[in-house]
Amino acid sequence: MEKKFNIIIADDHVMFLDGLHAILSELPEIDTIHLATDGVQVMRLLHQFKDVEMVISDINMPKMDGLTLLSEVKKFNSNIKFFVLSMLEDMRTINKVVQKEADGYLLKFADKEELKAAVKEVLSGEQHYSSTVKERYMKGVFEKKKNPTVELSARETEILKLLAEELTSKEIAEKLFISVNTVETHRKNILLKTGSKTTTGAVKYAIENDILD
Amino acid sequence: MEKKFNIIIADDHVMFLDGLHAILSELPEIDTIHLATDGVQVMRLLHQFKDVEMVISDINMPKMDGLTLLSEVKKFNSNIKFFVLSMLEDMRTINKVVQKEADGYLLKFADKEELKAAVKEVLSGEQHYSSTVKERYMKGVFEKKKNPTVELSARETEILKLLAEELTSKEIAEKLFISVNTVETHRKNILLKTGSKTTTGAVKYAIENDILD
DNA sequence: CAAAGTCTCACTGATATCCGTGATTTTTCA
DNA sequence: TGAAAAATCACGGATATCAGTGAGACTTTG
Repeated sequence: MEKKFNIIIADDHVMFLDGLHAILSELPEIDTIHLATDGVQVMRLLHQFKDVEMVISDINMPKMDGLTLLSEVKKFNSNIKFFVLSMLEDMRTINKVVQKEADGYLLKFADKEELKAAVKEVLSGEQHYSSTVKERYMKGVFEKKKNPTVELSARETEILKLLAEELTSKEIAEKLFISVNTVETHRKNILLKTGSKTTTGAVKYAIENDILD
Repeated sequence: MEKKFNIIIADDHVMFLDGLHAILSELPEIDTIHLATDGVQVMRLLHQFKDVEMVISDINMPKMDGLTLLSEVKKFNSNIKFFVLSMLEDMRTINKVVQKEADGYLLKFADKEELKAAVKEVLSGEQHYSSTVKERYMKGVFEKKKNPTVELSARETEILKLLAEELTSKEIAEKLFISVNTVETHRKNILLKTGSKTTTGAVKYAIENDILD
């Protein structure tokens, strides 16, 4: 007799969750499926049901998002498999998921057969990343060597956020109790690092890279 | 014997589509369910199967998006029910869906029971909009009277796009063969209409409202 | 047709941004 | 603990932005 697994699935779109439930119920290797609509619920379920071996989760969720949840779950018990199921396929997200060592990452564009196969693989101890994700990641690793990884410092990010709220250098200086000159210096560095000519460009960069709230 | 309906469901996330299929299969009033992953496919199916009475569709789809599809379907045969199922709940989208007279609009946050109830309602000839959508729409109608509907003109939009690309007024003037003064006037009007103090704010507005490409 | 809206242009002045360049002091972390 | 990174500050000058005001030409639409 084959071992049967207990899992948790999480997604804030209840409808998607229901659909996922229906699909995964067809898998004979799965026993109990717990449902959650946010990360906090997942953690609660993990504490309650010690026999859960796998979490399948979305990234965009209220209360505790999927990436934070991934860290929390691995901290709680690193043997628990974590499978990410998301619509996000941007470099930033992919990098984070890989770095945090998720056991799998499938985009929601995949069909149910691919999902079932992937889940089975992960349950058996292997990893499963969708081909799109793998390609992007490799491309990212490759391109990172040319692009000296534009990383803004904490202070720069803070100032960029205020700039996005239409504050002037003077206003920012007053708000942060620093000199206008300092703010201007930070601005210059922000433009340099983001490769923009204007504040507008830097803010666009911030939005596209999810730096703002 | 009750009449049974044939429907088409469309969503580019195949996994979601499969889940939806599973859920709707539980409804006794539904006969055949055709699947599609973009608007073009839906139109093809409609031409092929003349007995389809309802289309349930997402908004974000490749090739032909849900809103265009809604118009196309109603043009093809206005008796066909069109039910929108989307994650989008911003004012802009809601307004468009209502204006194009969809028969229903449910957010993906709804659960399967709500979905089944809504689909039944629409099949019986009624409308079904989720309460969130209804509230937002009413709020929009209400607020529109204060805010004289911020609509940018074609020229303003064109200039805003160039501003987002970090062009200066002078550069824009040269590109469009008009005076710098004119560009400046447009900028002022853009700031006025978008309610921003800076170009940065206007560009943020543009991004949030999907005005840019 | 007339009103409304859009697109065009001009001028002034206050203020903000961007560029270049250089320097000191904390903080971080290997 | 010592080098690297980050945060702080300064000054000058060229240029751009924003605000206010006014106005003529063209297009759309009730």
